[in-house]
Amino acid sequence: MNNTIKVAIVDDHKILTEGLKGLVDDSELATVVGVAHTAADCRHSIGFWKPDVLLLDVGLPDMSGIDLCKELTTRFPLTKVLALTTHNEYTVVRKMLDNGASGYLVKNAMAEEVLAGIEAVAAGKTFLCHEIDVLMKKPSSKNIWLSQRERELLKLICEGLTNAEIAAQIFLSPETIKSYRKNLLLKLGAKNTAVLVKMAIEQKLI
Amino acid sequence: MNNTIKVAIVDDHKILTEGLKGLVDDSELATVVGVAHTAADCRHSIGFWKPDVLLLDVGLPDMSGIDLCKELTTRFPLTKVLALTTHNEYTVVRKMLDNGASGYLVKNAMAEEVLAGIEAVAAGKTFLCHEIDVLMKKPSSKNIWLSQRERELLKLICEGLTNAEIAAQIFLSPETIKSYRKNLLLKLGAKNTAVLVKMAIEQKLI
DNA sequence: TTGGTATCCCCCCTTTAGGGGGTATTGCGC
DNA sequence: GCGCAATACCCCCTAAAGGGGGGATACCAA
Repeated sequence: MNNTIKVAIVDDHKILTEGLKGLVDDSELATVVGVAHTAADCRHSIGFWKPDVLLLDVGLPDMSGIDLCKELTTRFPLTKVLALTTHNEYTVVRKMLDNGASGYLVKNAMAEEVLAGIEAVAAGKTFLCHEIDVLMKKPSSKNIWLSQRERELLKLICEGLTNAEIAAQIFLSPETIKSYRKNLLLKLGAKNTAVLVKMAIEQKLI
Repeated sequence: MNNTIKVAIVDDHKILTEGLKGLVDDSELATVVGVAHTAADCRHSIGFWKPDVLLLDVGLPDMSGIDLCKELTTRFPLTKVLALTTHNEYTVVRKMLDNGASGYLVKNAMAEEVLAGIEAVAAGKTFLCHEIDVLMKKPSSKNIWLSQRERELLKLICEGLTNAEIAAQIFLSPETIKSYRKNLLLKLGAKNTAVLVKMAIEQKLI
């Protein structure tokens, strides 16, 4: 039957891929045509698998799932990517969708949601599991969207560089760095650098 | 047969529990007598399950797996806890073992390691999967061990409180807070507060 | 054209943090 | 008894961050 959806799974959590594989194969809906535990494995094999749907973990060991997603959806536009993740950070979801993912599941989603997601993205729709859907509609998290430069500075601040050091590194005036820093505190509503770093890491803004 | 080991699983990742359950049940070694997705569920049911081995996720939604581990190993000393986690942070492993866990697995462990772990802890041994074993033997991470007070201060620093504010809150002299802060920077080898906060979060020192 | 946003730069000033010293008590283990 | 770690406290000084202003360019969209 050509009727079943071909699914490939990319996730470094081997137990989870076992579970997923069983879940998918036991359904009437789809069959698993391949499993990879690293981005490199996925790159090598996806051409042979030619899956309709790729279940892709965001937190791969060898490269960012976000970047891999972009690459794969460009190279294989017929394959729909359904992203999988443990955490539910607004910016991560946003980036995955911007990079061509068709859907998003958190790993503690129910089995039915996984199958529903596979079916939906295979049909060309976008699919967000309930938890992510709620997250994306929450206005509070939406406003945190930093420009390229701001993210760059935030990263350097998190690494503990002082204004002078940052200025030297990216060839800008220390006064400019000060301005950016003040702006970041304002934008994120952070009281000081400590909170700024905390927010940057916890909300994965860098 | 009384020969098979009774296993219970506590993890909020439903797909993973499915995978684990399949894995365990398919083996000759053990059978799954119960699955819970929250600490509350586990508390209610574990008395009925009476498992020999409890596969316990550290990152539960409703309470810390670390605290739950302590509680369960006290209440049910015959049940051996085999901890499961996504990340491999030295301090988390340390705390789990201190709180009575008999073994520790990372979630991307291979299936064989899971079964080996179950068998080992059921036999009263301690078991660390390869990755964790390596981690615990690495001398670099060992030295980071903070006192109660230091952790308390670190937490407040991460929340963005100034020395004066911290002093007011825990009724100490601002000068004392300064000393502790300097000491934390020294101990963790952090250049400034930004790095301190980053390390505290990434290494789950708080 | 006007408004918005991203980029970059400068002044003032105060508060906080960081680097360097130091002291003292308590309680634990050897 | 001695060493040692944890706790709590103090002074001096400099470096860095934070709070308040201000301004400039450029580009894009309404």
